[in-house]
Amino acid sequence: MSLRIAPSRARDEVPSATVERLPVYLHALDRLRASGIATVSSADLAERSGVTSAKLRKDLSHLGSFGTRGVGYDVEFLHRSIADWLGVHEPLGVVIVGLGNLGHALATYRGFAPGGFRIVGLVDVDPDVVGTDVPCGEHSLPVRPLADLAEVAASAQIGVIATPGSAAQDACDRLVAAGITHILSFAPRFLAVPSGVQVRAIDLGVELQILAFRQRQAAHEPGAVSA
Amino acid sequence: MSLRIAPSRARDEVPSATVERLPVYLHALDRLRASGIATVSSADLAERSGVTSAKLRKDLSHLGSFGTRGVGYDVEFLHRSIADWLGVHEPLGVVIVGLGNLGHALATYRGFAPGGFRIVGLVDVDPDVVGTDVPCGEHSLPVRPLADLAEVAASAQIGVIATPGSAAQDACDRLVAAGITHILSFAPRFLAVPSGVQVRAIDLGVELQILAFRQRQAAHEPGAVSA
DNA sequence: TAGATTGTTAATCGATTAACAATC
DNA sequence: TAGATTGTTAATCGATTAACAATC
Repeated sequence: MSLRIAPSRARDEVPSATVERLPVYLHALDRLRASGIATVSSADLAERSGVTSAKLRKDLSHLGSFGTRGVGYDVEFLHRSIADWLGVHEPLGVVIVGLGNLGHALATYRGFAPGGFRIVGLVDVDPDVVGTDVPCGEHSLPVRPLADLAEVAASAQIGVIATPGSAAQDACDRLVAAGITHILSFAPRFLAVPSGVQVRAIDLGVELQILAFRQRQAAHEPGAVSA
Repeated sequence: MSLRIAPSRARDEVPSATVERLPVYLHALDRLRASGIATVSSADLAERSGVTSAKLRKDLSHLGSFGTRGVGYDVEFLHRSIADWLGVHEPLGVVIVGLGNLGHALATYRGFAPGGFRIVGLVDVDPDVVGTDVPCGEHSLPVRPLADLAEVAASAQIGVIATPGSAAQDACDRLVAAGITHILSFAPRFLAVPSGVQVRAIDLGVELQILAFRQRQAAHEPGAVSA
């Protein structure tokens, strides 16, 4: 088991639902590794990831074959295999637009470096914020004015929008103009972008509303469990 | 058109994929209403929501029939219909655990009130933070110590975890012990909960990693578009 | 060998899409 | 009536699940 070669498979063939779960498995493997656990079964890893073991095995089967029947998965090997497949090896540059509370939370978010990211720029419109230094993991970066966005974005591959909703579309347009094609948005608003640009939007209000619906539904159901 | 009655349908029958998109439509309708636009077609509303018109019409068809053939949807009526169906009328109480940057961002998030929420409590472990007042929309709330969580949670139906990952499971356990059954978690870690409790987890690192994969994939593709 | 667990198969389930009849 | 747009149908597509043969 000392010399194992991970079978490669075209990334295009892997279902997107599987791709979206791989980072979750990777994270769970991170923690197993930190605990010094060397081997894990699909049932155990699945439970730690919040999925069923069948789904986990099916997901992994799209990338290749990483386990040993009757034994399970070597934590180190599986971790490296998924990390390699995702391409975590060389970090992508991230620029954050908007440094209010949310932007600060994102900038100081631990766990970006292990995920294959490097924050390379911080931008805001507020003159009171521009110029201040924000700690980003090990290093620290100055907040630069919005006018410098194009310059800052030159060394970034991913843009993060953490502005108020009213400023989000403008921030988005500027990122796109600067050549950024992949954007993570926390603005409570749908962003219009040209084709070829991908936006992944997380709306806190929407997330809460989905949860709230389920809460109300559960509360009105006959077999509702009360504390 | 002055007296229209929305046909009701059992909430259980509606696909979960549809339920997750309804808040997005509601939000788009909010903005249309604010713009003074009275009527909208499925094609227009779909574009403003980032979906196809076929999907939008199919989604709405699960709730009932709200439009007029040849004309479109009455913005006011459709908004009210969806809001009623989701049950936005009487607000749910929200308690936020952890008031670092992320917790503050959530507490000051505008757009909770229109979504049918009322923040009823803020809790943190840090003695420096406990006792300070945090503005939540129109009112303002004091941060209370973790020991008071059970008391604070008594008037809440939803819990939000915005603590560091290391404290998340403990926060979760305490919320569950206090009778909270629906939790929104921003901790980078899978939370174990008893059955009957629902956790909706948003992991910033995971979201970024999914986006990063797509960026790397697009960059390596032959027909990649470069700015 | 006996027990355990993977990787894969085949069936089921749910979501999306395109097309169009109904109807304003 | 002619043009526009909904609500619904049926076909397609993708994801999940259960079961088990392969194999350590």
